[in-house]
Amino acid sequence: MPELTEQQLTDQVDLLTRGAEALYTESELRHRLAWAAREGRPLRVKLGMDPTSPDIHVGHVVQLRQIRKFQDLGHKAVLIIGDYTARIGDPSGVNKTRPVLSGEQIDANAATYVAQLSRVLDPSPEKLEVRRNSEWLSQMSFEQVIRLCSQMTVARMMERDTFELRFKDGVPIGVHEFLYPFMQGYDSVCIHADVELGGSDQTFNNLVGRTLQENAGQKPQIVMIFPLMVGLDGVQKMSKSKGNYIGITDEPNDMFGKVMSIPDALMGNYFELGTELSRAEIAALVDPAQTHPRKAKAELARLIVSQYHGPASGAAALAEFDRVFSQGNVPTDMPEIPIPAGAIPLVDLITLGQFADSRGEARRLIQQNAVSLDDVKISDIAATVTPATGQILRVGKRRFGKIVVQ
RNA sequence: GGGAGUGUGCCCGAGCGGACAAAGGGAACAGACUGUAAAUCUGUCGGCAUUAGCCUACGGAGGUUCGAAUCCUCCCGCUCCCA
Repeated sequence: MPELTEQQLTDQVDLLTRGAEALYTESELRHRLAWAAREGRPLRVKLGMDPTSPDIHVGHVVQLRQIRKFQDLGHKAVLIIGDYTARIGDPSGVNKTRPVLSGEQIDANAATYVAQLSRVLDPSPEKLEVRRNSEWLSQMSFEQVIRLCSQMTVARMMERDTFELRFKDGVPIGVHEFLYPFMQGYDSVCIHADVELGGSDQTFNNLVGRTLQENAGQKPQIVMIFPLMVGLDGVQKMSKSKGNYIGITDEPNDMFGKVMSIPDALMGNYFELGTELSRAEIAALVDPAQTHPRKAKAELARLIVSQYHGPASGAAALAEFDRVFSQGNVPTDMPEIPIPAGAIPLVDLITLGQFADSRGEARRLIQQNAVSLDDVKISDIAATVTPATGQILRVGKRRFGKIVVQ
């Protein structure tokens, strides 16, 4: 890497920090970039992932996209699978002690991570390093842990509002949860992170990394904080545990439908964080005077689907959506329901198709006028039908199944 | 170690001997209305049963009672105060 001119440095800083909510600190980033270029040494950009559930959602992508920019400038992403950290459970979430994952599970999850991340990041070995924090954390002696803990005070810990709030509300806080920021920060020390990106809920943890690195005689990592994406419900942050997310491996039609179901007020946020459109383009789209909201949202959905599945899939999902929901046609693809030949009570047909967990629920659905077979509504809970292969069972607005007689 | 509380359905939370499958809210599902929006309105929301009804369930195990989520005993978990 050749030395950078002042202008190039400014451009890079600008590019890399676009969309960041906070930056600690800009001048450090500038100097670190210049130093990397001078020494011909790529920066190490840290990215931590919780291995307990393997879905990466579009909220993560806000940061991933920035990391990709680092990669494209010649730097290296370091993915840390927090297999050891996962034993504690993130204090920012609900208070639950998580199960210890087996080595195989972690391997499997790690593999899917890399596969999923490849949709955004450059997965080539010189650009992406994958580590587990059990590598170093499981080797630590108790004495080392004590020394680590001595670098922070209880008052400092209690600054985290997740702790403060829980304490005030009488929600239990395990002492071990205080170790969480240490583990995360110590990861930065062990991998010699130059930069760490995180969501705004990770600010504290990321800054602890700076403290620990400094105490260990390293240059503290530059911390870039990105806004969190709001979940589909329009209220809570997008997260795996809340189930209000769009996974980057979701099927195109699912993904499209999920985007369409968000409240209008959320479109701006999604355009900004979920797409690469410019501010001006977004402004035109979210202004109801210029663009009909429904059209704007469809465009948003198309863009998001295209990002992960390609433009053709984006267009196809749009067309399918119109077909099924605007025109009321049946979808092109739907799950098959294998059934035995002969007459069958309708309630059993519904449970076979897994549209209801119990026969009682199936009965209720029928009573609520939600069930139809080949477009014919059936509202008699005692109905018995003799379906043929190819007939279509529909439950509610969006659940369809094609009958296959065995 | 001493004391005071508390544990309810997916979540929050009321109930404190019968009228309790358990108020209310949230989530979810269905219907209406729509732009499959959101908001709103209506309904459903443990299981089996066509109804009657039966079974399972209020931290766990026993007990008192015709009858217990509600009272008693022990155990377990959690919170707070004092040490």
